[in-house]
Amino acid sequence: MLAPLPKRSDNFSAWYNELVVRSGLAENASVRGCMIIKPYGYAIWEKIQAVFDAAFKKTGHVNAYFPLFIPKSYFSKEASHVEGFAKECAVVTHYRLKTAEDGVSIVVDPTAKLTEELIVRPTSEAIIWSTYKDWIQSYRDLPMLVNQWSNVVRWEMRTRLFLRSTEFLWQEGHTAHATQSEAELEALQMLHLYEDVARDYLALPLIKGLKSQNERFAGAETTYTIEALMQDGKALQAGTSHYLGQRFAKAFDVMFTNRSGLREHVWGTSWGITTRLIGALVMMHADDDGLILPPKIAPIQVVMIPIYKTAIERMAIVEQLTSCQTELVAKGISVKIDDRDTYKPGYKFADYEQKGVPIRVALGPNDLQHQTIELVRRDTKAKKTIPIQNLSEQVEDWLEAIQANIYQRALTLQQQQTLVVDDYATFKELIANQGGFLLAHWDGTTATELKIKEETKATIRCIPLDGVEEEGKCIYTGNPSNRRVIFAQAY
RNA sequence: CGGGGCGUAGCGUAGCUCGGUUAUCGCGUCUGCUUUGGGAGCAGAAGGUCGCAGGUUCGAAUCCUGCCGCCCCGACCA
Repeated sequence: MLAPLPKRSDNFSAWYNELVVRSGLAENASVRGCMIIKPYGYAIWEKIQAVFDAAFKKTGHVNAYFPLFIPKSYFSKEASHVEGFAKECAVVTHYRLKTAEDGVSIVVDPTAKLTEELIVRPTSEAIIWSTYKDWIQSYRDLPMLVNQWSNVVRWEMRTRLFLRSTEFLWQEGHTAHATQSEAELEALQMLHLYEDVARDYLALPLIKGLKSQNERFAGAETTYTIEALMQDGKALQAGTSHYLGQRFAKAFDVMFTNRSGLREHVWGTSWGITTRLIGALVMMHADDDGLILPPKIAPIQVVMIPIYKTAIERMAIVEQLTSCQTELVAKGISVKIDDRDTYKPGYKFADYEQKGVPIRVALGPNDLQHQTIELVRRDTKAKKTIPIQNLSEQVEDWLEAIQANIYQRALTLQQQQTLVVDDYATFKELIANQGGFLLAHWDGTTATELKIKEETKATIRCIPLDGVEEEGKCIYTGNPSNRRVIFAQAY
């Protein structure tokens, strides 16, 4: 008998850590700060990749792959970019090992020192823009709409599975445009695309907004973000889109000849989502019994569990389930039959609940006799026994209902935890005791933002795009402000 | 890098203060039987360089020295 998970209300972070491991998403690697994404977790990532990749293709983007290593000299061309990442870069200094004098251990060969050190990419702007210099000559080469799916390394101090690890997987889009407005529109288009896909497939309600200057990506003119609010009241940045202006074009000398024959620097964007989204799925939807996956990205949408006493019963029941499976698969539904004889049904029920499979189907001797079948919804735990012939109709109906319900549930929670605050005492109290998105006036200065962060650990998550103009006074300084921003403690 | 803690079987641990037969217990694993509609029961078995190196001692998981690794708190961050 396995011990139950820690409860969210007792210890949210212990609940998260244990759930991620026990549901088979990932585990800590023996390499400090790195994670092993296990098959079930990776299957979710593949689904996420598939839906985003399709959306990128639809908007005209194409995939490519750039090197993991970036020569130090490339990296240092854009000053603020360097400053932003310098503290967390892994550096390759040598290219050979040799056997040590003891004849057993392996040491770095000091004679094999690289003449130019290589940075393991924390992001690829440097290598990509140095390439764009060669690819872009004329307005006919624009826009350049390239994406890559890759891994990056950022030497973090404190790590957590999916939320912050030394190495993580992501997608980074890098585009170049002939005009400023086209680049600005591209950054916004991708932000909207992120929100649409996250909402429609991952069932994540998100707030779109602008990052403050302080929270902006190093090297960007403007950083947009999609911010999610987790069940414990802390915010999670779920994706970003940057308008880069001509900063990288100037740093890497990327120019094109326009229709009038004049040479100009191009305008750029970059945008990304990461394996952190899997962490968001967990912290947004899961409950004390385990994961709850949105049907549209669940690797297994329906799990079927046979219940039997004898080998003869087992054969008949599995046969019936296999025919049900065939019927569902024909409708594009992913179905797993777990007919392992080494685990009992009760164990399997608990296990697939923990894994967040949207619908569980059970078939036993009684069902078989009456030609009925039992279904259980993961999100509501609702149980229903229906005639077998109605199975696919019921499953399709429920998959849709579950997708809608968990989005609605997450949205309601976000709305309940989004509060308008006008005085600093209340602000501090709310942040300390319940978290949430706090809509407050801010005087627009980095100094104020930093003071608030220091005193409350809350940061400006974003300046919401759909916010309204509204005269008010900064919650900290009392200075005039014309719109509310979102404060929260963040992951 | 500053402050605190911990290294004993795949995982979690007792023992260490006060040295003494074969290193404790639980989970997991394996075998057999009974079970199977909500995380099975019983019986048996396998599994250990007690983080590493040195020292003290008749004798070290336990005491001493050095080293290594990891975890927690702080600065950084998708």
